[in-house]
Amino acid sequence: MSTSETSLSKKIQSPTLTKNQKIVLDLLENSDEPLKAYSILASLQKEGLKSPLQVYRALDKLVELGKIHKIESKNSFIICNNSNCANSSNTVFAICEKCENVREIKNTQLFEGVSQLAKKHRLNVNRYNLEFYELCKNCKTN
Amino acid sequence: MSTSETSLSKKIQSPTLTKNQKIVLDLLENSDEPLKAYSILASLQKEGLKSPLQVYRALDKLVELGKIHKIESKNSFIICNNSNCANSSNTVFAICEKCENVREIKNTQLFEGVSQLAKKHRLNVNRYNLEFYELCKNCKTN
DNA sequence: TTACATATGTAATATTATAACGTTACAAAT
DNA sequence: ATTTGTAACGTTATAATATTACATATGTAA
Repeated sequence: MSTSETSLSKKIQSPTLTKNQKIVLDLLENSDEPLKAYSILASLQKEGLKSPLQVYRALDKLVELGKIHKIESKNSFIICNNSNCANSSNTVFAICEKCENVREIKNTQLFEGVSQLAKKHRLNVNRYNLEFYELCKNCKTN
Repeated sequence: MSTSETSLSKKIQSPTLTKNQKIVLDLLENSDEPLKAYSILASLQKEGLKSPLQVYRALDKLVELGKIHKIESKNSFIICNNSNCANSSNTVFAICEKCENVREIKNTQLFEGVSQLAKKHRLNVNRYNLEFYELCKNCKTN
């Protein structure tokens, strides 16, 4: 099982990442918040990254592969923790209006719900990006 | 009727716009597409605008009043054609992936539907921004 | 081995947005 | 009528985000 699954997912979505792509992905994987391109650059200068373009190119590719997402309203990038993304490329985020905390929502029913709403209203949608603005748990209690 | 309505809406949402706010709003009202801050600046230099900040300040205020919206994924601003916006400040757009055409969706049921979905999944949402990516009519036929 | 696509490195530059400062206009409170 | 507060103004400078352009390298398929 694990063998076939691995090879399958490799064929479909992951043409083995290059060095730059890997170190950028790695940084995002180990971050608990979205990161900005230039902050990624600063963090990875010790790994050899020298120019914004190297970062942007890696980010573009990773977005294309569905491994990360761009939070449009924040010019930031976040690791994808939703295994569905490579397929649907829909995204749903909850963003705290106070502390700017971002979390990706990965509730399949919610995803479906939005898609169905679109269909119901005769919108022929390829993909969507939904940003919910909330007051997060922490900020609510404090 | 018209008197009371006018004064009411003034009180609630519209503390009479300033000159800069008016000319920026006016430009957006007469544009059939979203405009970028620096293109607004260029267009309004003949009206006396000289610096980016003048434009950004007017845009910020107009967004705050719900008279225009920012299309986050395009760093652009578009006139609001949804009378509900001043109240809910939710936004739904359909963006063409090919020609970048943007249209605001103002279907109340769709708005409600998204809010209900959020509630249903125990999200406590103040407002949201939903961007649908589609292939618009024109691009579909061509 | 050629040919092709994809990724690289580097420098320069374009685009988008904000900080910092002092000033002006106006309304509300004393 | 003055004071006081707040919102907007104008201007300069600069920060932050993103892309163009060009030459080189690398992997892979014909």
